[in-house]
Amino acid sequence: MTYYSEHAKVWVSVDCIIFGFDNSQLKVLVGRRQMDPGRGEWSLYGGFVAANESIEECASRTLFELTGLRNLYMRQVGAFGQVDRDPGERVISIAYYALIDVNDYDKKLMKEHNVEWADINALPQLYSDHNKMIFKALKLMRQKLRTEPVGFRLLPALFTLTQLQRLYEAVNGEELDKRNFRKRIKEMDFIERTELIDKKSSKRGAYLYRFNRRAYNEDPNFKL
Amino acid sequence: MTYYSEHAKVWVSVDCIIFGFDNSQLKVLVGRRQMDPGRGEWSLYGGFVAANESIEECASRTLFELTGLRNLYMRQVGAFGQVDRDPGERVISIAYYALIDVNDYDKKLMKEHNVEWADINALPQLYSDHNKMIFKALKLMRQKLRTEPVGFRLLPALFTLTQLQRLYEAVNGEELDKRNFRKRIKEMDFIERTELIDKKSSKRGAYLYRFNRRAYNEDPNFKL
DNA sequence: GCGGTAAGGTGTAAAAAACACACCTTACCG
DNA sequence: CGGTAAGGTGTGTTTTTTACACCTTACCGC
Repeated sequence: MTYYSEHAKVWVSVDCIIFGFDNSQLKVLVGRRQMDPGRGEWSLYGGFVAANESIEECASRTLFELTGLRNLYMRQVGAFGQVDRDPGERVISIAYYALIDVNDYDKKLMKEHNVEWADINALPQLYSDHNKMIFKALKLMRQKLRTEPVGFRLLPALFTLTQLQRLYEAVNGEELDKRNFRKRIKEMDFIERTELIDKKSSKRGAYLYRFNRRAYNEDPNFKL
Repeated sequence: MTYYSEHAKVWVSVDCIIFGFDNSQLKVLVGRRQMDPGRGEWSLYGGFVAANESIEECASRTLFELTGLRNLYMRQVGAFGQVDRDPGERVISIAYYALIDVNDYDKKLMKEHNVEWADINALPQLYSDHNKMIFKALKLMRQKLRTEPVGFRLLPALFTLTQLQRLYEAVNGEELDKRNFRKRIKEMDFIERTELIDKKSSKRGAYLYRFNRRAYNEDPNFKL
């Protein structure tokens, strides 16, 4: 054996902050913990890193288990490593956030895993340091949404400009001017207007837009 | 035993990206690895997380071991967890970056630990995924220096405006206009001119400036 | 069938921020 | 005492950001 063996090993887990957008509000998926310690407390969904998987793989796997979805947009938030953060044993946890379209998420699966959408502005107190994780994830996600076109991952493939504006308002916690917002959208050719009209949210109907990834890659300048 | 025991434990280490600024260039502290596997390869300085210490404590301790300095400015870069990232065993590593004033760092200690300053633009190939860690650290550090007054941690307590400008140029990899730069400095009252003159870098001599943390806290608007 | 209503859609002017740019000063050195 | 190398200073232009109001459309209920 080499010098490794002089050192302690610890459990490493992954916790997922899953953001969704519904009813003009930014949401996070939380559930009641089904095991001890902390059974019954509100908690993020997570899992342990196995010996033969990378932490990214563990995060993807955990997200798939929970949502049935693959290839979600996912980014690391960071490692949380206070000695006593987990009331049971010493566990270091790596947090990841993911963006999903709430419509992609099967309500049956939600029930099965006993999770629900919590408004980001009215979070309950969560198990361990999970509130801290969410705050850090939110900070990073905000920054990402300002500089990269990933907010679309929170919306259906076809969306109205009002939906997009409400999304950015919810994420940044401030109202935006409609005309200025739309002016900026017009400058980004990769946000394409389709000929389709959405009639759900208004009597008049609103054009549906679509994010064109190929066009974005050719001229990737996004700023909102 | 609880449900923890069904899962694998792994080694967790910390790797430190220590930034310094010297001779108008941004540097990183690297050394030759003194143990197997990878003995002799260029590497970041790191250490294993002990059972009774948090990952932050581990990072502080490791930084202190190497530099003899405490209370360095330090931020987490993230967790690196590919299964085969370490050629010996499965080790998950948390990277931290730190900012130090190169003058604070005792040359004797540097020799003892067999480390040296490498120019950020001419890094050798490093052990494992250490190059990736440095790139990510640099990205985060750049962002931090733009929005928070932490660049001073790379300079002596008293510095000239030219030094400060060279620092920002090195970090962002582009030249700045002297007059525009100084205009912005003047708007930040917490960057105070002292009556002291530095004569080392020019015949004429330049005023020495100082960062006033208290003044900053009263009116914290920094932008460079 | 028509007035009310609720969301969709559109342009311009003022203010602020960012950028480009050139010359004089100082003190050491040879 | 002229050369040199770094220090120091303001103004005008361009770009970006912000503020702001009215008409349209189609459904609904009377």
